[in-house]
Amino acid sequence: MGNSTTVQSVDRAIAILEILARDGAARVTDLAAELEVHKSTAFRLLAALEQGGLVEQSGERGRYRLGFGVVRLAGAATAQLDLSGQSRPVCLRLAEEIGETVNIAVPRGGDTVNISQVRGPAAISGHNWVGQRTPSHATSSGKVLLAFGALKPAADLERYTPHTITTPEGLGLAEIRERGWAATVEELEMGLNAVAAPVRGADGSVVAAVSASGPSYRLTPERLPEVGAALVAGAREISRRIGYYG
Amino acid sequence: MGNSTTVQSVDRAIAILEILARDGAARVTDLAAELEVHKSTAFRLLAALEQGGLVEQSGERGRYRLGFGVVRLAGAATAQLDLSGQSRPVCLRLAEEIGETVNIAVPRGGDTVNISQVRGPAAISGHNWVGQRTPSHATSSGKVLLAFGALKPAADLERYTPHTITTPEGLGLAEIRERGWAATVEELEMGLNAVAAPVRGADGSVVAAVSASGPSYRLTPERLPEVGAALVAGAREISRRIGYYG
DNA sequence: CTATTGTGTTGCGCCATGGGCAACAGCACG
DNA sequence: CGTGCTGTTGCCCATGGCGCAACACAATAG
Repeated sequence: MGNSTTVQSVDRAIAILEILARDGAARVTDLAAELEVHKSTAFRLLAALEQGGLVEQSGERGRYRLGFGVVRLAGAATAQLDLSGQSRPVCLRLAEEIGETVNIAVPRGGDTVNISQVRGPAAISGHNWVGQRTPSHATSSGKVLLAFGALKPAADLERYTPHTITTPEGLGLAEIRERGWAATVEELEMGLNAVAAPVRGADGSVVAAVSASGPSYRLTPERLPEVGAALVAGAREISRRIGYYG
Repeated sequence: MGNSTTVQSVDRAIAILEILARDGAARVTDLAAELEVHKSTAFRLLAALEQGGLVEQSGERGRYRLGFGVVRLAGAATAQLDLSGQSRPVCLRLAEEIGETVNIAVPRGGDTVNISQVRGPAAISGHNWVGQRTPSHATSSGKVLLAFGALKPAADLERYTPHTITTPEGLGLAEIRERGWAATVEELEMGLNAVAAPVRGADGSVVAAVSASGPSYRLTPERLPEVGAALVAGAREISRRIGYYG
């Protein structure tokens, strides 16, 4: 390992992807020559990339091109940027209006993952949730995603606090659907409350949740309906921005 | 190295990309835990991916997401599939009609790269050009791309045969533009002749060439105009298929 | 404000895996 | 058919990937 913090074989694999993007297709020996490595090294790097779906053989033996895996990755990258970007102005306004931290969360496997956050103006603020997976049954965003069919409940609902709801029936998913928003009251962490509302994609399905979270002494149970209503309005606007016109 | 022909560190790098595609963003320690590697290993893999543009830091320290590089790679992958796929039926017909091998070539750097090929029906046929870079001044496709502004001539035009044209003036680019097709007569290889016509993209610029090549005893200078006309018609149809309506 | 804790980053040295060699398989061409 | 080129595989060694440990940075609690 030289001065720079990198991994040579990964660098080489990326160089292969770039060559294929430039040239459309290439053979093992072409790539070996351009990378100045032995052909068996080039072959093995290609095999790894092929197994990962990032390259594929283009019909003829030994001729490789970029694979569908890169298209899939790009799809994920752009979808994320789209939702994150389009929701940003709405979240900024909601954080100001509600006075608490506002997050966007999406379903990922059985969990709920926060993809963006705007901190509220208060000095005492929740910690950073971006990129973190949270248990769906114990978060307001997760409950929304469960109630509106974007997620299925796990078989085993783990307890985090004495208030955590650990039975599917106790989650009240039908009531959430009827009401249009969900809340958690010290179910994930003691002293933490949250409210969330559903964001819909172009086809009308719920694809994300917008939530507000804060300390329970500020985000009291009495405030939940008013915050819920603000989030429902915000969620409607975000839905419109990403293509839902229902 | 175990039974399978792969590279562990590249596999891990790809796994990181998949996790980021799934989750939107992740921290070093999250990735290290999921991959079951040390955090310094995860950090180095991320550093390599970041240097290659495939991941980027999502604003907050230590939080990574997929980078624009994957979008760029996907763009290259889909553009190639599009042109290659859309031109396929036309090339099949041309190969039958002309009786020679038909190629599609695109500009790449200063060279001309063949991206697809349909062999002619003859027993004696040219070799496989797909994925190979060819010198633009010595190939019919390259001359077309030069004449119609998709490529700039290299400073030094290398000689391959006694017939190779080694001066820019000798290429006759103005005549090619006027005529609508280009030809080479034993300029790349002794015994090899070729004809090419320009393919236009949606914006009207020449983005590729469609060519027919064969042995000089079959693809004689007398045949060149007739073959040129067939290729011009074929190129027009391919252009339409990929969005050019001029 | 300080102390603590958790996470990101860097340097070092060990050893496992990446890489080159060589052989073999596959393919195209004369 | 033989030849030459390219793709693929097995082996072994040395180098580059990895984990450890220390340090830097940031957030949080008291």
